[in-house]
Amino acid sequence: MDYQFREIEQKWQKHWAQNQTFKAEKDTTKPKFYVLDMFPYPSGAGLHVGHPLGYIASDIFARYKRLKGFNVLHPMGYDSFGLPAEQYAIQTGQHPALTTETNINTYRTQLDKIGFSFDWSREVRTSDAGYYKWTQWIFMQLFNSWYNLETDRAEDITTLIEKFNASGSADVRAVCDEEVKSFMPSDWATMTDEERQEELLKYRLTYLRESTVNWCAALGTVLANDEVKDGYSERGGHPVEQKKMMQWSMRISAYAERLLQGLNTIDWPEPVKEMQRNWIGKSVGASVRFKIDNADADRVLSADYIEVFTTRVDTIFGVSYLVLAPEHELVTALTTPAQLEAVNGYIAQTKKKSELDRMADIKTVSGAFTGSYVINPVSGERVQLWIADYVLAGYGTGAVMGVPSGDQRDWLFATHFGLQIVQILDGQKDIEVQADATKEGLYINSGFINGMTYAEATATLNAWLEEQGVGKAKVNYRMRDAIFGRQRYWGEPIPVYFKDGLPYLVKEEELPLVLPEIDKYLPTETGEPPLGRAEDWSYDDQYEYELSTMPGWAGSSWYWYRYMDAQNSSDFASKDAIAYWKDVDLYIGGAEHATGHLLYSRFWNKFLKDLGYVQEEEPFKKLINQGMIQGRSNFVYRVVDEEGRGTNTLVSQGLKKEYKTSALHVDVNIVENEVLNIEKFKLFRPEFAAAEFILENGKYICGVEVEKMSKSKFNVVNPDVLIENYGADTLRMYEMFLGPLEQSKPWNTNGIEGVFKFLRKFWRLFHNDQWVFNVEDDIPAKAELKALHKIIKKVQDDIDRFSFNTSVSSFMIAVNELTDLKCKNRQVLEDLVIVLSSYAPHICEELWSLLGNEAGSLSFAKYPVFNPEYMVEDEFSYPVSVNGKTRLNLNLSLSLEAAEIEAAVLSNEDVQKYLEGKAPKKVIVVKGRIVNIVI
RNA sequence: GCUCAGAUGGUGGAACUGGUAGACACGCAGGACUUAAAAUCCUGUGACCUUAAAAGUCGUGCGGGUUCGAUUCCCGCUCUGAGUACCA
Repeated sequence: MDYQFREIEQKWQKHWAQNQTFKAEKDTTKPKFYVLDMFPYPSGAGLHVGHPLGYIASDIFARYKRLKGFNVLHPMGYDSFGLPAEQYAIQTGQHPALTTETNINTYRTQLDKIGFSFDWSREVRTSDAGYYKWTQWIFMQLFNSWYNLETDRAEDITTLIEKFNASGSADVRAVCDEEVKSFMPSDWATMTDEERQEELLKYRLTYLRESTVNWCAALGTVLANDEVKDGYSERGGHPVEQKKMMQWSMRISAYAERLLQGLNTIDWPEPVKEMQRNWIGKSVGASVRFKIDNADADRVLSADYIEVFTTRVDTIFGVSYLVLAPEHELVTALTTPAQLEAVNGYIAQTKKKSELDRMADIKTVSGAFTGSYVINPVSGERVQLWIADYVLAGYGTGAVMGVPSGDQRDWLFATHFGLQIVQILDGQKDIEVQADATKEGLYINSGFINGMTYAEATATLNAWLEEQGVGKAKVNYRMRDAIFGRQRYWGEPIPVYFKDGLPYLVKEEELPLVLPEIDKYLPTETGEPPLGRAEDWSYDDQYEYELSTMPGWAGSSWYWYRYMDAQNSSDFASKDAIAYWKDVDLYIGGAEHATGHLLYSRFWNKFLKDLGYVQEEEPFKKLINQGMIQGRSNFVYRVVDEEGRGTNTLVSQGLKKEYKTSALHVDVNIVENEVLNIEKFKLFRPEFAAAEFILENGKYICGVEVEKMSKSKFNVVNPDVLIENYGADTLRMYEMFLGPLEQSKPWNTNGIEGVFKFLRKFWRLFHNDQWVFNVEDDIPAKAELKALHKIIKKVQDDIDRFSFNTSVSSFMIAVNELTDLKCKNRQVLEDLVIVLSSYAPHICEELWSLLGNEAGSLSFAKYPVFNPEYMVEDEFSYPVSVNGKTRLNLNLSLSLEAAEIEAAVLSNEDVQKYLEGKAPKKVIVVKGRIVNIVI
C-alpha cells in the first residue's frame, strides 16, 4: 500500500496511549534524563503552528535519549491560572474553571495529534486544588523563613526567634526591611505577641508591607515590574500608575548575589543570562554620608546627613553639588523659605509628568535648588543641595553626588545651572566640552589621594570613610523585592487570615485553601478584590482571609518538581523522586520568560534547597529558546475608483502599479506559493463572488507581508489542517526543516510538499513497485553501509548542538542515496528506521513492525552504533586550486603522502596548462582536503 | 544611547576546526507518462559574458586587513531584529 499516513498515525497514537508507552518510572539501571517544555497557558484560540515548534524539538530530543539508553522524563501540563479566562468570565459570567477546562481539552486534542511522547500520567494543572495546595504550602514555608546573611541561606524563623531570645537584635545579620527595631533580649521578652509578630514580619521571606506598586486600573490589579512595559501593562496595554498599597512581597533580593553567581554555572543562552544580570543590576561602590550644614538654620531634621551611593567614590573630591530625588523624604524639611516656591513648583511639575514622559525627555535638564548645603566629608567643602527628577527615588538611597567632570549627566546639570566643574584626574581630557569618565591617570585637586591611581584611591577612600564612620564600601542591587499579590479572582488564594490587623498562616492540614465561588468576577462596591464577594470567606468563622490571590508566576515557579511525583498527596514530591530526577537536563521555551518565570523559578529553587527539600542549586541545567514563529500575511489588491470607492475588480500583485488599489488580507490557507485559489476565495469572501480578476500569466499572485500571527490578519495556520493533509510526521519534520530552532522566522507552508515527498520516498524504500512490502536479507553493500553510517553520525552530532534542520536535510540525502542504490537490505533499513524514529515516529513504528519487530518496541530500541570503518575511502577527489581559485579536481589515492600528491598534481597535464611553464612558488598540500598551487 | 543576535541565489536555508560557497528543499523552466488534467518521474536552474561546445569574469551587506587560501579570524562602517533605558 502507498503511504497511508492517516491510518498509520491514528494506529500508533492509540497504541502509545493504550500501552502507556511513555510512562516514566524510576529506574536506577539507566541514567536519568529530564526533558521539559515550558508549559502553556491554555488560551481560547488553541494552538497555532508556532506553538509546537519547541515541543517538537524537545520530543525529538526525548525520543533520541530513550534510544540512547536514558530513562527519560518528558511531561506536559498547563499553567492554567491567568487573566484571559478571568476577563472572559467578567464579560460572559462563565466560570473561569469551565473556560479553562474547555481550552485544555482543545489543547490536548491538538497535542495528541502531533504524536508527542509525553508521559500524560504526570500532567499538572496549576489551577487544580491538588496542585495549588503545594503552591500555598511553599508560600507558607517562605512566610516561616528568614534569610541569615551569616550562613548565607534561608532558615526557619525559629532560629531568628532563638537569636532574639538569646541576644536581641544586635547579632542578627539578615535581609530584612529597613525600619527594623534595635532591641535587647529583655525587650523581646516583654513584647506582646502582636509586637513580636509585627517585628518578625519585617524578616520573613514573604511579607506584607506598604509599598509603591504598579497599579493598573483597567485590569483592577497590581502588576510586577516585569509585567509593565513602558508604563503600560504587558497584557492588554493599559496604563499603569504608581500607587501605595499594602502588599504581599517576596524577598527575592535576599538571593540577588546567588542568582547572579549561579548564572555562571548553567548552560543558558548568553542573551538570557545577560538580561538576568541586568535585571539583578549589581553595582559595586560605596555609600557616603554628607553631613547637612545646619550652621545658620534652626530646624529639626529626622536625619543630620544625606546618604548617597556611588560607584566612583574616587571622584568624591570633584563633587560640586548633591541631588535628591523629588520624592526624597528630607526634601520638605531641607527647603529654605526663599527656595520654597521654586522647589514646590518643580515637584508639582514632576508629578504631572508621567513615567513615560520622564523617560522620553532625557535631554532636558531640570532641577531646583533647595537652599540648603551639605558638607563634603573628605574635603570639608560646602556644596549645594538640589532636587532633580533624573535621580530616582527607588534606586540606591534616592540621592546622588554630582561630579561634573566625570559624569556626562552631572556635567550637563552643572553647565545648565552654572555649577563648578573640577578636574580630578590628570588623564581627563576636554572637560570644558564634555565629561570624561576615565579611570586613567593620577588624581589632582583631590586632597589626600592626589597622585594616586584609581585602584589605590578607591581602596584608600573606602578605608578612610569607614574609619571616620561616614561611609563604607557597598554593593547595590537594582532588583527589587517582587510584589506577590493580585487583586483578582482566578489565582491561588493566599493561605493567610488576619487577626488584629496582623497576618497569620492557616494550619498546614487545612490546605488547600480552596478558591471560593463568587457571584461575579469583579471588585466589590467598596473596591475590594473579587474574593471580598465570597460568603463566609473567613477563618474559624471570625478572621477574614486575605483577599488577594497569588500572581501568575506562583504556580510555574516549582512545577518541574511536581512532574517528578505528580500524584503525591503527602508532599509536593517525594524525597525519593527528587533524589532520582534531581533537575531539568534540557528546558525548551520562549525567550520572553527571561526575567520573569526563569528568575522566579531559580529563586524558589534556591529557597527550597536552603530548606533541604530539593538537591540542586539550579533547576534548569541547559536552556534553549526556540525562535518566535511570526505570521506571513497574504494580500489581494482591490482596484479603487476615482472617488476612492472599492470596485469589484481585483488585480494581481505584479500589475497593481498600473491601478489605484487598496490591499485586503486574504486567508493564507487558500493561497499556495502566493497563487490565489480563486474558487476558494469566492467562498471566503462572498461579496467577491462575481468579482473580476486581472491575472498575470493566468494566475492571481498575492502580496506578502510579515506580521504577528493573529486571526484578524487571516494568517493563522492551524497544525490540525496540516496534519489532516500531510500527517503529523510531515508536520514534525517540516517544522524542524524550516531553519535553526533558535531563530525567529515567519511561518511559510510553501515547501511542506518536499518533506511529504521525502516520507513517501522513504516508505517506498521498503516496498516494490506494486507497493508490496519487500526487504531482503542479503549482505549489505559497502555503499549502503556508508550512506547509513553517515546519517547515524550526522543525527547524533546534530542533536548535540540542537541543529535539527540539518538532520532533516541529511535524512533526505540518505534516502536519495539508498533509493539510487536500490537498497532493499533489511539490516540497513532497520537501522535507518531507528535513526529516523525520533523525527517521524509514526511511519517508523509502522515499518518497524512490518520488519517483524514487536509492536511499539521501537521507542526503546538501541540507537545504532556508528562505525567509522564504513566511511573510509581509498580515493579522494582533490580540488586543485591555483592562487586560491579552484581549477580542477584530481582523483588520487588517500594513501599518498603530501610529497607524492604534489608530484602527481604537478605532473598532470591540465595542471601544467595553468603553470604556463613556470615553476610554482609554493605548493600547499592538505592531505585528504585540498591542493593549492601558488605561482 | 547601550547590550545582544543577525545579513549567503527568486525563497527557506547548508557549509561543524580557515580548505571545492550555494548541500537539501521550495519555486521556476523544459521533458516523459496521459485523450487531457492532477499526481508521479527525469533534466536544468547564483549572476555576467560568450558559445555549437568548452572556457572565462564576478560573487556570502559595505570598506580594509591577516593568510598559500576567508561565508568562517581581525579592524571600521551600513542595515535589520530583539532586549534595555536617566541605575548614580
